[in-house]
Amino acid sequence: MAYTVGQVARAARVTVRTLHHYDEIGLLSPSGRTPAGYRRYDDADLDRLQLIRYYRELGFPLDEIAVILDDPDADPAAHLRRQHELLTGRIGKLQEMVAAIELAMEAKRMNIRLTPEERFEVFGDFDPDAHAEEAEQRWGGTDAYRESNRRAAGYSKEDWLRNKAENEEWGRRLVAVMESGAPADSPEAMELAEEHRQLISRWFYECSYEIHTGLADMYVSDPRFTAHYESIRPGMAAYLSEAIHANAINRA
Amino acid sequence: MAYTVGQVARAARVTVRTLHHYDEIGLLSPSGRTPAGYRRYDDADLDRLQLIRYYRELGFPLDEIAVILDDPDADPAAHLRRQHELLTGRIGKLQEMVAAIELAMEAKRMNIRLTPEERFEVFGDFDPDAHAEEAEQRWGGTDAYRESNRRAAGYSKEDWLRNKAENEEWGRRLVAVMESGAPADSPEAMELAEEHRQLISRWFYECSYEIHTGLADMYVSDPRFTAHYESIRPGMAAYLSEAIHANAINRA
DNA sequence: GCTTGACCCTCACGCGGCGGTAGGCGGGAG
DNA sequence: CTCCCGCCTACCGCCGCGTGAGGGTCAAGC
Repeated sequence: MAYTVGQVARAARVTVRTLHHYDEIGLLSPSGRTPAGYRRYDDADLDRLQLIRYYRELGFPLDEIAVILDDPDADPAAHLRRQHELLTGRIGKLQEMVAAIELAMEAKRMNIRLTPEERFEVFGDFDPDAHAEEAEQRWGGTDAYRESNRRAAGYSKEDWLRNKAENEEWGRRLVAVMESGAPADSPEAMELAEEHRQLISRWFYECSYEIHTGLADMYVSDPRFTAHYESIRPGMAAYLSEAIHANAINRA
Repeated sequence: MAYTVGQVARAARVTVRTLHHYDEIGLLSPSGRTPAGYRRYDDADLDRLQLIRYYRELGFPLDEIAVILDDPDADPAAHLRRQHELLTGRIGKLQEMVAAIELAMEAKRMNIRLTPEERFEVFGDFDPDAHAEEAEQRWGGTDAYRESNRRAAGYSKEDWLRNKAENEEWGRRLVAVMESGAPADSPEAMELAEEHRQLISRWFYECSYEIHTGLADMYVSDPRFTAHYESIRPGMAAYLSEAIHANAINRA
């Protein structure tokens, strides 16, 4: 099977110019030409183009792709395996970024201040000892900061106060349920978990059950959030986390 | 809190040059300068940089980011929500690409030929009627193609014949189990599902239980693969699929 | 056979997003 | 006072194409 540039371009969702460019730099030269000088691509060329496209999508520069593809020790199956690994790796990174965004949203919601390093942690590993130095400043729940946060979230002062009041009311009720001795998967506890979810949804961002359970895990795994709930009442972080999980399972 | 370019650059994992560039084009100008002309970034600048970094990671050009960030109707919480959506969208796309790679690997393994369009389907929606025209050619299981496929996979002729023999032997055994009347979640069927998985792992690529169940779904949902198994024995696609699922649950 | 329109060719310039470096000033530790 | 690191501005360069300009080709329809 032979194809023209245009056909290949349409199939592979690239422009003709891109194919010309790949030909110019020798990355993908068509296997032949017609008498008139038209490029003729065959199935093997398409194989190669498919691999090129995937490596490009994964961010490889063209010259590196050329090296990778022309490595005689790598059969095509190896490339597919490799791309599979790279893709799953990228998915993992994006999921970390999602988690980081959710953390940032929750931090805003709870008035927890993050250090500069913490905010960019997701973009790469970094020097661990740069962390501790301004640790005491991290909890800077000063009024000024709360105030700037309020404005940043786009709320009026009254809105913000109402939100705060609703939150505290909810907190008191959760403490009451805890002290009544009801287990975390009791209907009462689950109901308050559900209210917690709706509070977030109403004031900040649409909080699906999936996101909600993600937050629940964060409350017990991340000391910044654990401390927030523990300061309301000891054991609250774990209790709430369990209640949220129970609620999510129950409603799904 | 005020920071120098270097501090900001290290925290955000960008180069100083990048910050200079953002300043030059007015995307992120530090809130002040020292008497000596040193750039001084504050927390609000970091907020903005964090958003910039995320939008960049998502592929937005700098001028668009400027527009998005300077939109007065969007509070920071809205940006976080938006980025959350964009990220989950990207994860979805990458997962489709992973599925496409797995499909390509299975197609190779089974000597199923894909049309040019099918190979690039994952890169975007496209004209659906371009599909049917060379449908009959798709199943071109000619010896020449099998041969090229064998070489492409990097196997010697003997290896390839052994692989083929093992496959056929496995197929006969699965037919026997089916005809014995054993259900798809019987130990015998699950054992053959497990062998199927190990066959793939030994000859082609490390096939986890997760990938394996993905393949199982493909066998019943994708007509190209369904036809392959149905041609061995009617009902085999669904039977194998169920056995694979049962096996995965059982071993997990 | 001739026209028409879609498609192909080869230059060649331009642009976005920085990387890199040159040449020089500032600042704090010893 | 000096040393060295970090900051400044200015400018050139690279990659991966986009976007013409200017011109040949091919298949269909008249």
